[in-house]
Amino acid sequence: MLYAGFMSADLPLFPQPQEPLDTPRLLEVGSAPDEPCLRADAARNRARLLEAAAELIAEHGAAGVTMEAVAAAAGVGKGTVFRRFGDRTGLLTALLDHSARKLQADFLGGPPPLGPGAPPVERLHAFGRAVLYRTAEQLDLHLAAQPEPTRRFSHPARRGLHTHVTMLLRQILPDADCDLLAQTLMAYLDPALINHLNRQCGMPMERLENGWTDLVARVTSTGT
Amino acid sequence: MLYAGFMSADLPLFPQPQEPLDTPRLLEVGSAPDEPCLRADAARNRARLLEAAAELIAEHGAAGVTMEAVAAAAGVGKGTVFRRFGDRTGLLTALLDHSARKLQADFLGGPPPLGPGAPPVERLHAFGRAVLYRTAEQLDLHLAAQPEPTRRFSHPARRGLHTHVTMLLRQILPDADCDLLAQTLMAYLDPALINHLNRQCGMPMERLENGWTDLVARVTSTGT
DNA sequence: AATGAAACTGGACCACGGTCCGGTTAAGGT
DNA sequence: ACCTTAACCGGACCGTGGTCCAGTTTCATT
Repeated sequence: MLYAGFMSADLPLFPQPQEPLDTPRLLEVGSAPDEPCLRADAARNRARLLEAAAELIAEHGAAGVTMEAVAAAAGVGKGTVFRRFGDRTGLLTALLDHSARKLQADFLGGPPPLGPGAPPVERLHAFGRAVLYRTAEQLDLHLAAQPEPTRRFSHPARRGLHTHVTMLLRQILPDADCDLLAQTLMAYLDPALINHLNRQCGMPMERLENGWTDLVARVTSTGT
Repeated sequence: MLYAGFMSADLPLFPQPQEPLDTPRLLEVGSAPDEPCLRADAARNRARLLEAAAELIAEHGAAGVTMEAVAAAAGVGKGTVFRRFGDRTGLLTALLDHSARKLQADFLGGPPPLGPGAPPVERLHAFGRAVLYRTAEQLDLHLAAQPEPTRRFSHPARRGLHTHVTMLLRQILPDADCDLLAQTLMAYLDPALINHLNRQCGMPMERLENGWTDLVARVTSTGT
């Protein structure tokens, strides 16, 4: 089972005076498996919920699982689920949080070529490959976790990736609008696009990988 | 008011033996304002619905309009709305159909540089500008009309644009994987991205336009 | 004009995401 | 051990998108 176990990435921010759980601070390196001092019962329920969700998803697919079912399977009330995870995408995102953090740790402090040490272009290539395959592995979940259009780009995890790509680009193309170029590169790694190309159109992953390589080459080629 | 008046782009495809309305054949040039011989009452209701929807959207914003409200405002039952337009995004898409067809006509048969006659790179530049501004004009509607991730790229209108970009690219880069490159270019024009950059991040449209120009230049630069 | 069948209609109905709030419980101070 | 309080809990409740189907309307045929 592929579930997160514990760790953060919930986002309540409700009409209450609270601030009990961390908003996903994806960008900070301190990889402490935080768990922002949730009350004991709350933490226990959180774990139960994630476990139940993972189980149900493995059984019925990410799309065919209702929040109520998760609550029931975890033996808690529906309200508890929403209090903890905010909404459906919050729960799904929490399930992905583990691998998200791992990826982030890898390209932030891991060994080259993904981590620091390799030349920026190499890191960019490695980054795309990594995201591509990681996403493909958990495609259903990624698709189901995709929030509505208005929030898609505000999502902290996505912002984290985007920031990283931007910084790499800046080292390669100091004079370009790296923010926009990074958006373009990130767009190529959109789960929905991967799904369309790989599953709906039947393109093999190797072709997508080559596509990324080619794209990076074109984008980073200085116009000389 | 910005409504479509009549014309096609509905998609029922239900458990019935029917095939009464056209699936949006966006790619055919014959710009006949078809209306695929709907029954008289059906056609009337369709027009009423579109009009009512446009009105309500102008009043409450695209996001704050329920299907039931549209039905009520048009003086028909809820079932009728869904039979005609399939689902919420179907209705919203139908509202955009008019300008979608106009755009398509422009780049398919209009005057250069958008239409045929100009060199492919020029057409590509013009295409991006056109889509960019057209999308920005009706951003709310475009956002609300965006279907769930699984269908985003299967959507006929999007496929039409993608095909066109692919063909232009092929004229410029006969040896590249133009299909994938076209996806990348199209991704830059995603309404959700435009919304994020322009509205949420406050980038002026000129910057996005320059971004497009730059992107096209980089992507189409032969590596010599 | 009458008729039959296909197409359409409307609103009751359902499922699911999300909210609310009275009651409960854990945690820290005394 | 007890008290206070803020956080948490559960499940009743609501609105909305989408489905269903018995009844009605249109239109082609005769």
